[in-house]
Amino acid sequence: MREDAHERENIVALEAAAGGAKEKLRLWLRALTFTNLVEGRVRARLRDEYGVTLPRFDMMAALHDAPDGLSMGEVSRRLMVSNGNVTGIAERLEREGLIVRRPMPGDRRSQIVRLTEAGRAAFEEMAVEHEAWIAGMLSGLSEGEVETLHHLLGKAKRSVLGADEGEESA
Amino acid sequence: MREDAHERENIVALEAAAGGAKEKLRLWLRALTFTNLVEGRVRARLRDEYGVTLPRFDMMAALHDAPDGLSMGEVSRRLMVSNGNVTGIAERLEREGLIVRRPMPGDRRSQIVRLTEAGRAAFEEMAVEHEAWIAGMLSGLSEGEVETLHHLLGKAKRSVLGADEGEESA
DNA sequence: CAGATTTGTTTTAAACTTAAACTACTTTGT
DNA sequence: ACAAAGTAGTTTAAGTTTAAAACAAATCTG
Repeated sequence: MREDAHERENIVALEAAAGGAKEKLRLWLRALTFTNLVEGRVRARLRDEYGVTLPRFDMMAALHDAPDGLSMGEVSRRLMVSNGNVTGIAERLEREGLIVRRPMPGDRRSQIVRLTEAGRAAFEEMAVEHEAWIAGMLSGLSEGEVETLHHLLGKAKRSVLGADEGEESA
Repeated sequence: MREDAHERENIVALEAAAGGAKEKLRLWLRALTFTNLVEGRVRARLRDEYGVTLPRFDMMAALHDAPDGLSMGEVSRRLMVSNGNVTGIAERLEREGLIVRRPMPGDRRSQIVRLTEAGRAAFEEMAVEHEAWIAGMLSGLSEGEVETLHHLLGKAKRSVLGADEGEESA
């Protein structure tokens, strides 16, 4: 009977965990479709109008937010991509004169990456356009809908991050 | 004065178009963060537990929905990736015995891609887990929140698709 | 202070991705 | 029938991406 109780608990737990699983899966697939759609359009316009790839734009955006520069690792964390990836993108951006890498004083393992003046100017020009593209694509949403989506996606993000912790002990 | 009227119209149009542009940009960045987060976790688990990459899983999912098989082009459209990309993924899946490609009767340019029995079994096993991962990650959302997000993302997607058309005449 | 561990970055190998060029086939318009 | 245009798929070149391994420098520990 101890066994039975356990089994019943497990079934209940499974069903609770599965609550709306199908709907959550559909939500996920739709979110993926949406971001792929927007990302594809942004990528195409960056290429066509500025001859820039999206990863380079993203890295420049991260650096623009940090006028004093960032370490390679910090760029990697902000863009949520691997370290090695950042190395490659930084090399190409440096080759094009848009960023510079210089040794970090006090830690010879580390490098500080910064936008050059040319990089800053190029980014700021693109950023204005980029914001307009996004606003144009989302023009079918009211300000309230934008706010609701922003809020719920924040909650969803926290749910994903929180789900990891519950995992550890499992 | 004709000039003045035009200029005023343009300013109004610009401001209207820019309505909430910053908020829309923030929304977009948050959506991107969210999907990258989930995608990274799904990718890692598919790799660790099944030794499968996400693109391969996605292609198998598309084929599982179509028991009679799909043309390469139809797979490309459903996954929203390029033709050449599908060629590469299909080659690797075929090498692993998970799919087969056979000539389309009646059109010798075309090929029909189908899951093998092994591919179907492998996918179905993964699909159950996959759904549970997603549901687990989104367990912090109520059913109502899931419904609202699903609805608003649908609207956002239609907004992006619709924005193209308004563009044509510009 | 020497050895072990950790941290920051690069390198490597394999896969994925796209756009563009190309091949082969089919459809269309004369 | 036949040339032109279109469609299906592959190939190619360049770049992006990841995970894993290699490395170097800094930090910790006994």
